[in-house]
Order: sequence, then C-alpha cells, then structure tokens
Amino acid sequence: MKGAWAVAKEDLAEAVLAFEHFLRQRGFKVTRTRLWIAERALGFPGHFSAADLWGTLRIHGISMATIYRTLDLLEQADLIRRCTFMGTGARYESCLGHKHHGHFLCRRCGTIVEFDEGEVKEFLCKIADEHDFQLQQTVIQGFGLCAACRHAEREGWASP
Amino acid sequence: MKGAWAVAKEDLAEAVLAFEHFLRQRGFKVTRTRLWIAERALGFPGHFSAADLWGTLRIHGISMATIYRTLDLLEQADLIRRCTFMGTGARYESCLGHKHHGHFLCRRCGTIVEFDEGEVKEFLCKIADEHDFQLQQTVIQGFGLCAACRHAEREGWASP
DNA sequence: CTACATGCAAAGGGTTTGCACGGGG
DNA sequence: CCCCGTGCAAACCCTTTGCATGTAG
Repeated sequence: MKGAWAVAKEDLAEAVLAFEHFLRQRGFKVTRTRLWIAERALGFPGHFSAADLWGTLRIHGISMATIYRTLDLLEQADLIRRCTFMGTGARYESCLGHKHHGHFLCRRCGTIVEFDEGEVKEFLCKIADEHDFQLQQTVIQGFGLCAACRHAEREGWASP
Repeated sequence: MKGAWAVAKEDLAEAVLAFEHFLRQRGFKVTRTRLWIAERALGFPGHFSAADLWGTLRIHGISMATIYRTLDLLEQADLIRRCTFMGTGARYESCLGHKHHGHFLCRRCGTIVEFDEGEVKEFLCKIADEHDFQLQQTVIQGFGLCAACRHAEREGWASP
C-alpha cells in the first residue's frame, strides 16, 4: 500500500449524507461550504493536510479558518481521523473503507506505509488494562526507511 | 508509574560527562550554558517541554533559542528523547535509567502513564519486515482516561 | 586570535480567534 | 428574520533563524 486508496462513489455519497445527518442532529447548519469540504475530505485518496484540502477547494474561495472548523466537525462525526507525525503539522485521513491502522513513515521520501494494527492493538488493550487505563485511541507509528529509499541510500543517490 | 522517576546523582554526573565527550568528539565547545542545560534536562523527573526547562534555568538568563539548540544536541547524543503527543508541542524525557517505552496519556488530567513496549515492538518489527520497511524508531501511544479520572468522571467532578 | 556559542528580536509555519457581513432554517 | 456560518486579518503558540557580541580552545 502506498498511502493512497480509492473510495467508491456510492460510499462517498453515503458518508456525506451521514455528515449531513450529524450536522442536523447537533443543530449545526448544512451549508454548501461544509458539503464541499466533506466531499473532498472524505474522498481524498490518502493522507492530507488542511492546506492540501484548501488547495483543491481554491475555486470556491474557502478560507483556511473554515477548513479547520469543518475538519473539526468531520472528526467529531467520526468520519475522518487526525494523525500527527513527529515534527509535522496535522494530517487527516478519511475513515471510508479504511479501518484504523498504524503508519510507517519514511524519513527520506515521506512515503506513508500503512499496516493493520489488529494484533498490536490487542496487546495494547491488555497492557492498558494492567495499568488501569481506559484506552480510547491508539497511535502506532514507525519511522525509518522504505524499501525504495533503502536501496537508494545504498547506491548513494540524492534525496527526492 | 506516574510520569516521574528519580535519577541517581552518580548516573546524572556520568551522563553529563558523556555529553561533554560527545561535544568534544564532534568539535563542539563545552560551555557552562550547555552543561547547565544538560544537567537539568538529564535529571528532570518526568517529561518536560523546552519552556519547563527554561523556567528552571531562568536564574542564568538562558534564552529559549539556546535551550532548543542544546536539546537538539542532547538528542543527537542519544541522552534525551523527543516525544510529541497529538495537539501539543514537543516534550522531552531523559534516557537515564529509562529505556524506550510507550505512553498512555490521560485526556482529562494530562497524566502520562508509561509502559514497557517490548512485546509490542517485537510485533512491529515483524510487521515492518513484512512491508520491507527498515524500522528505526517507534511511537506507541494511547489516549484515554487514567484510573483517577475515570472515577472522577463517574462522580461528575470537575476537571482539574 | 579565531571560530563557534549566545542572547535578542524578528521571522516562520501551522492553527485559532474576533469581527462584521451573508445565507440557512 | 434571526442567528449561525463564513471570510478576512490578526493573534497565537511553538520553534527556528540572523545578527552582533561574548567566550572557549
């Protein structure tokens, strides 16, 4: 996996509807702006920053402030996840067809490799229990070199 | 464990010496300022931010810039570790008598519970191998409620 | 004596906030 | 119609950088 994945059109539409439902249920208003952002964010193929989203929505003249405010709502609605990697700003990912997982981040080219964290998480739950800690969310990350960059380093090639 | 631990005097002295050695070996200068910062950072009982350190060194009139520059050196020397938790600035911890571990962070009171990540890490190494990823560093974190706060929430007490 | 380390202030990136205007319910 | 949502700009926090001065080697 290369940090990008596809989202089926019907799933996307369904998720946007779920967001509308979430908004109404909480007394927030359903606006074009919010739906535009939701559609882009939920359908985004891979990890994205607030600025990435802003770039693809430039045409509508949406401000960063609104991007952030809406990402916040999408996160509350459990439709996107916020990830933070050491020394970078926040990154987001759509939850669509995309269960929670861990990330390997290549120090050289920035590629994100995802992996299933099922077994690891089981262990973590056990450990949390032992420490009398109620686990709500986990972050499992690895930093190092992806296959391509390991080869490149050996050959002495320049960084991308 | 409550996120604080003690460092024996002799170990601290030894670590400061190791830092001096590191500096000389790399052609950096050994200055009072660097040694003051190293001593505080290496002996700090728990996790700390750059500002925390700056606070305890106010008396010497050390600037934030120098704090950051020196923390960088201490990290290069493998004497402290930098950790980042979602939505906060960088936190550091001394490596003294304190091997690498995972963190549970209480969402309510901010308490950090540490746990041995031995088994979890083994799993991660295996997974990284399967993905042809060369693992150099891992981040294993959990967010949720510590025992005290779980009780407090049940009782409806205010947040600290 | 020379180059590196330091304090200061200013810049920088990413994110949040205050305000007046515009659009949804 | 009223209030929430929005864009704009400014504020904000944490961190890094440029520069003139101080100091270790």
